[in-house]
Amino acid sequence: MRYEKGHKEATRQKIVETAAAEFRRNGIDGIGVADVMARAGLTHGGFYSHFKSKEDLVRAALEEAGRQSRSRKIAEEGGSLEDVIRSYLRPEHRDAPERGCAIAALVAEVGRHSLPTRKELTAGVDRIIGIIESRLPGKMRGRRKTAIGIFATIMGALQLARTVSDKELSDQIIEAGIASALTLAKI
Amino acid sequence: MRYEKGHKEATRQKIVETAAAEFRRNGIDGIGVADVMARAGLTHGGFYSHFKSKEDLVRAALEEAGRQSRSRKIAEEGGSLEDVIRSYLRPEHRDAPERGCAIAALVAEVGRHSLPTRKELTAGVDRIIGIIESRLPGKMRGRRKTAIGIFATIMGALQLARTVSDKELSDQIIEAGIASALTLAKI
DNA sequence: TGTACATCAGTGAACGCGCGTTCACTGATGTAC
DNA sequence: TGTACATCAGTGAACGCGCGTTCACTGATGTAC
Repeated sequence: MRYEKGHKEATRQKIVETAAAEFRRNGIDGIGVADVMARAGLTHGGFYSHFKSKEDLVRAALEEAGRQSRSRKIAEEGGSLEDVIRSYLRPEHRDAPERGCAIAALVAEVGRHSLPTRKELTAGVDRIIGIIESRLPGKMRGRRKTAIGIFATIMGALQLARTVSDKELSDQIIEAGIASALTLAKI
Repeated sequence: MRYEKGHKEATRQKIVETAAAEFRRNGIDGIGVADVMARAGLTHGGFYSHFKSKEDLVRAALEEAGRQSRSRKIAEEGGSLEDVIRSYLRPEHRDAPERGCAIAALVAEVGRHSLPTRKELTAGVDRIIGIIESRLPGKMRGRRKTAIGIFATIMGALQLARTVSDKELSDQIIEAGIASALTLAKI
């Protein structure tokens, strides 16, 4: 079957979006190329006409997750820093990693990947630090440093809240993360 | 060869210590049972006379990492909260995950493991929160909440500092993590 | 307008490899007689 | 005291399986004549 113009590009996009979700849900090592393709409604054989390797897909998926970033969306819509913090530490974000922050889901694992992959994640870190910094009071001293601290706090809290086996503790971590981030932001 | 009393227990301990280091360095999925055994100076065949499964070893390794915990050591020696924070965010801790905090290295991955494994990690989280809380000023309001926020901050910062591709940014993250944790502790 | 062929996104079998796990075996030493 | 046997921590071959990757093929459609 010969396909209409743009079909291949659309298929590639479907694969990237599927991978972005599956990697965040299962970890990069936790989902195979064949499974990603199947979940995108394809067979695995065609994979290498779209990507050089699984690692190539990982980079594209990280880029895609950055594009989807809810923090970015809130920032574009002129949301405040408190909006960003509270949205990041919503219970729904904790419970749906596949649609959430790729940095929180994959930092540790990406740390063991190649430099280009780590660069892709670093771009996301830079971006969110920038978003936070730009929403901190203009006269505050050490705004960038504070922005980094706030991101470390909410990202660390999200990860802990996800893994801890006790629901009550998990909720406490989310609340503590919000309170600490707001304290750092002097809100 | 028939071995002296306690030999098997000593071998088991060697395997657990090796695994605790290798899991933190490579991730749980990143190192196999055979490799752990080889690094402990053994062959893989004997593994299952010590452990029921790889997952069983993971739990023992998390327990061992908790026992090794430097934060715990500092606390036992009567160190202050500032000592704990500065020790946690030393550059040497960033650069040697195999001897460092198992929570920072493995939270996300353990989040996808069985409940007993997540419970083992949760015990470590509880312990370090307790250590931080007990070192916060007695009259402070919301000490536990603050303790949780401080741990989320330093753990998040450590992870980011490890993965980011830019050395300068990595150092900034470490400094920002220390500054933010100290701010939350009101030091 | 009708036919033969080129195109190319997607298919599915096959590859070598490493994984977690099992199992029959080894061989040095303690013990029974 | 000397010999035959039991013990058991550790060995290494083998298992089935899923992985990332390769490749010959399919078949619907656009194009050349």
